[in-house]
Amino acid sequence: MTRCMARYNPKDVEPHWRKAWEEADVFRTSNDDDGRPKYYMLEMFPYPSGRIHMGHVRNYAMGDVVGRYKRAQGFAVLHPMGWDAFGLPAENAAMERGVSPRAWTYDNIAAMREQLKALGLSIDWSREFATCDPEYYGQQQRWFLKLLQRGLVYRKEATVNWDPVDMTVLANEQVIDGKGWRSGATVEKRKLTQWFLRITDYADALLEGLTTLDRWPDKVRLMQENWIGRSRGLRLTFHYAGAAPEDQGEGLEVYTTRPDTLFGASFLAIAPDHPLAEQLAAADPKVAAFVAECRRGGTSEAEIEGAEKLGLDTGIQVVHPFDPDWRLPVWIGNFVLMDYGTGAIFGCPAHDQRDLDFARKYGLPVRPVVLPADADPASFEVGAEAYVGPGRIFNSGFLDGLTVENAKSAAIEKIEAGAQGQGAVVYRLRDWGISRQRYWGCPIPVIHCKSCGLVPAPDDSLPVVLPDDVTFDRPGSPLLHHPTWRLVACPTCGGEAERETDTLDTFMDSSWYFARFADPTAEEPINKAAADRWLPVDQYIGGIEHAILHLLYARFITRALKDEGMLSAEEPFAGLFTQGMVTHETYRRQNGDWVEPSDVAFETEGGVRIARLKQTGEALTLGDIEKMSKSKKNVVAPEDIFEAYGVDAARLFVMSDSPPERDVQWTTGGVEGANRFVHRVWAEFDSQPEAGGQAPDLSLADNGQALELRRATHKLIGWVTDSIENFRFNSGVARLYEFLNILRAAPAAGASDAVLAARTEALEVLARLVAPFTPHLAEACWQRLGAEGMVVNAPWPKADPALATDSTVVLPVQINGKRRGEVTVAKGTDEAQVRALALADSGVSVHLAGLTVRKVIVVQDRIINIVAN
RNA sequence: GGGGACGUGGCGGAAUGGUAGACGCAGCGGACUUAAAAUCCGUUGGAGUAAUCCGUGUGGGUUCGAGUCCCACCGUCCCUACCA
Repeated sequence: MTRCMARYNPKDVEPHWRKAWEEADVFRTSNDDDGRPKYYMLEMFPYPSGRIHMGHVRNYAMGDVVGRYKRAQGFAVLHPMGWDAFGLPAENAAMERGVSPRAWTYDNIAAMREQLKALGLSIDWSREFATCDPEYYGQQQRWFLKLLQRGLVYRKEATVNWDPVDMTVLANEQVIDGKGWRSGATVEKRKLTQWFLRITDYADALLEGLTTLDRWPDKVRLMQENWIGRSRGLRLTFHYAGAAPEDQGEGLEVYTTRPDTLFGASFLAIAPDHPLAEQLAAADPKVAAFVAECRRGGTSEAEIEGAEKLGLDTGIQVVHPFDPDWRLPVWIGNFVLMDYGTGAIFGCPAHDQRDLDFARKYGLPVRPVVLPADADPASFEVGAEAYVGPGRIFNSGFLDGLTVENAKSAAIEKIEAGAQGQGAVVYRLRDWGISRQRYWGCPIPVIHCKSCGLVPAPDDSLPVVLPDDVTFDRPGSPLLHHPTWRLVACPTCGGEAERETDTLDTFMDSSWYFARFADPTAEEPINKAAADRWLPVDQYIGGIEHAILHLLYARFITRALKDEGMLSAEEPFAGLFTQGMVTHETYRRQNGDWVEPSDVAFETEGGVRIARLKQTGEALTLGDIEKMSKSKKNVVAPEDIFEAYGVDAARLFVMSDSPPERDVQWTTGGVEGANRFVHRVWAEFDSQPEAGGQAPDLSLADNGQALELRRATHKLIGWVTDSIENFRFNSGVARLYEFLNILRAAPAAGASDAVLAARTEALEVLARLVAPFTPHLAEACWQRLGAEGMVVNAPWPKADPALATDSTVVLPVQINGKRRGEVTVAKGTDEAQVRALALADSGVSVHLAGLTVRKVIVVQDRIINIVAN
């Protein structure tokens, strides 16, 4: 009997199944080994800004597809969720609206938790935590002190990037184009005592580790490699000619990767903040003025103003290492960086563009020493462009005639023999500055005592908890302003002492959360047995914007904690996928104001789409397709979409329209298409006569339409499986759509028993294949079939190879590469037969009239190409 | 300046070196409706009545065969940047 068709209503169905999953507690994951292989599925945890956006929907939908699929494949899946909850926005809210950062953050978490739960994600919510929970950051303080003990943490006075608006120090990575990554304010240089982590100790390990990450995008590995920036070269000292400046040693140490060009040297340059420059500045107002000018430009303006090179001749001269009579001037150059290499360089203008620009500006000699293969040594000159290519060394004494590579080795050997320097490896990577002069972060658990110095907070005093009674009425850290918080007795001598008021960079919080998820209530930071069961994360998903910062820091901390014996994994993330953004078309009024999508009405005139303002009918300009942002007013709120179409349609659309690594453009038409699919799928299940859980008699369905449907069903299994395995969700969804069309062409109404049997099988497979994408719909369909239990617990379907492969193939027949006909043959038909059939084909013979067949290429089960003229 | 990715219908995009344009959107025609929406059916790269021809940024090359591989160029986007 057929039930009456009822339109699928996600508003009833979706909450019902979410409740059913929750009541059955299906997503709770045990740490006990139950014999199933483990799979750790993790998406980058969200910052609790207050509400989820479409980017979250896409990110978590992807993870959920993989998680549910792996579950069905028989894996024990760990799929947790938490909150990256420290950070500036909470303090900004406190300043702007007078709310407490804590209350603001936890309110946001509560709101976003509800929204994420509405997505129907297969999350084990019992493991949830926020990084601002004292239970979490107290454990972070615990391992921080272990790293301090190991010497991985240190303090130093450093020139730091100071954000004058946010009143905080920024890491190099947080300075973008000389601006603070959050405030956008021009960053200044300041000297402060800061806390650092010795990430550079791990530079080589982090570099080598990249080669083991074969399930990471090449792009991300390359970005990290460049960021670490290992280079091999030579450190050498140029001795001062005449009296050495006081306290500056025998000479100036420089670093170079081009020791082969030493004979092309025409000057040395030191950074404006080089000790020698500072000493000279103290004695000479002219130098002081120049140094001040360089500093004013800072790291920021240099680029904007086209990197104008500035220099000042100090009057000091040094001796060339290969020629005691050769003197080189020492300049101060604004383009020399104190924190790379030694803060001093030798300039070889002929073979370095930057040195050439400098030499041309200040009239310094340009002396070529590398000769391109086809150049004449007598006439070769360097004009406006430095020659940086390969060649033979000339004008260079003992290096003459050598290749660039051989000359490098020879020069290093000679310098080392003369004890003037040695070969060296230098990294671009700097140590990680981790202290922030902020309130809403993890307090650094250290006490400053006048007599004992730095004293770690005793273990039984952890966590060092942030005080709640703070004020934000002045710039700077509220912890510093707090009347009592920082006043403590020294744990060692009992005298008066003060707490450290700096807090940790929030990237510290996100550098180990994946390990804490293994056992979020453990008494120690990481339950080693649990972490060893789950780590590494098998599949990590997040935005490409974290390619360097977060992913490098997490790799570093994982190694540091491993060396501390706290876990066994060397790398935290075995597989990484970086998904694209969600974009939307933009709309502008004639006066340039942006208009929200919900205020736009569309019509078509002569096939051209026209946008109008709903209220007034004013014609709007269609703008670019851009990342959803409030400023462009092109944001679509997930909750509005859930309300209009249901969660499944929204999930399905973000998975369907573009490859997951690329941006997806949100369109109303697109989500409506996904919505149509949802309803059509339900209609197919709803129109199928109830089988009462009886297995279909598939022996009936061995020919005709029924067999075709069965073949399509079994092929579909393979396609959808591959699409999920290979992160090609859009193709998988397209196959599901295609299959629905086939199913609709064999409707239940008036169907034979054979077709009905094939349909029952098809529906039973379909419910399981759509389950990762549209889990609520899948449960409703599963129940409608009368199948046992919930589809969330059903195993992934297996394809019958006999049905998934065709017994016959249609072979196109080409003549000179153009398709002229086709022949249908049994799979595996041999070449001679295929050839005969092809040549006999009427469509083919017409085109062969008047031509001589020169060659017939037969690719078995694929194609025939006849070469004729 | 350095590094990377990409370029296919009106749009998003499919295509192990083997029938280019799957699937979806938009469009067009029709059914249902008093009407609209929704739904359903059909159609849809371009030119041509048709046979057929032309088509994957441009120009070469390899191959029986190229969207796919190689070389050069044009264009777009992203990352990074005075790194010695």
